[in-house]
Amino acid sequence: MGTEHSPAPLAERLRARGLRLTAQRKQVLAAVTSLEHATPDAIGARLREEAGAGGAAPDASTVYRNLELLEQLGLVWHTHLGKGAPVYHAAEHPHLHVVCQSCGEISSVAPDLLDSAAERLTADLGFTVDVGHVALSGTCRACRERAGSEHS
Amino acid sequence: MGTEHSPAPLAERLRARGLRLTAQRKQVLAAVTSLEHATPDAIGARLREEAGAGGAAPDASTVYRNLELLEQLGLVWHTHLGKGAPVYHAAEHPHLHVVCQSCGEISSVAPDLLDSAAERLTADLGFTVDVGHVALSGTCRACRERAGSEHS
DNA sequence: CTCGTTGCAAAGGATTTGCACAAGT
DNA sequence: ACTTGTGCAAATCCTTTGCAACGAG
Repeated sequence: MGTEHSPAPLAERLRARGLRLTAQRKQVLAAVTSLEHATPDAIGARLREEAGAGGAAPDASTVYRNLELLEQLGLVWHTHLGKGAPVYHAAEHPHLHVVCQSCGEISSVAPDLLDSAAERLTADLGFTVDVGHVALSGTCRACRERAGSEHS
Repeated sequence: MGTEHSPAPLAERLRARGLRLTAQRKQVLAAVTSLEHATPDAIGARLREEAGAGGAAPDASTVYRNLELLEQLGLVWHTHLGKGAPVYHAAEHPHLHVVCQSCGEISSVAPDLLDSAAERLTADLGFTVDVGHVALSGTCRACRERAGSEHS
């Protein structure tokens, strides 16, 4: 891995707004980046692990506040995969999510999957689809086969 | 179109499972059908209105339980449009939802919008998309123009 | 120093669950 | 009668908010 993508856009964007670069903000962004599809809760848990025994992990409220901030800064995105838990992912390269209703398995798919649909919506309704936020529900192959073989 | 779709599939499907046809179940189904994109809360509110003064409306927990049941029976579907509020609609004819992040406006779109995407997912991943549950987020024309004309 | 940030604790809203009583078949 | 369904209240879960102390610039 040679040339890296994002040296420190976080610091820049924060300064541009007169906001401050804190350890917690770096930690939250790092956690979102490493965990692929993380809920705020999962992010908190991860930070707790990293902090280890004596270390102090950011409070849940701080995680929420910073996720919202990072999203405003355009560094992370969130999607609602289903009930109860939005998942966050780094905004680096857009991709959309496919979720299996049965097993909860999440797959990432290239955003061009919806290109034609997006164009049609723009043409018909003037509606711009936000690909990063899209989640498609359905049934994955494994669950489909499982359901087929089960009876009663 | 002469032949009708649903005379009383509710009663049939319930009996087929040895379940009971209650006033509350009819009420909830009726509310979901008449309100287009209703949250459980909105459904409860509607039932309360219909009940009027002395009338007793179903309890919130009953609404939740019956929405889940009706969904299992295949009579209603729900979608997560964003945070905190799944919306239910009658399962009669499938359609997908498009939601504006700015104004919250919900539009219904013909399901064939995603036909090509669905085919591709099936071919690539063996994943079956559930069109009734799909919600696309984005920005509607009105909000897009409004955002464009505003500055600072 | 000054003002944005964090941690803590309490408030809030949305769902779910246990149980005794009421109701459908 | 027998068994499922409902209402009520308590329990959860997820997220937000108020406030005093803390720390970045």
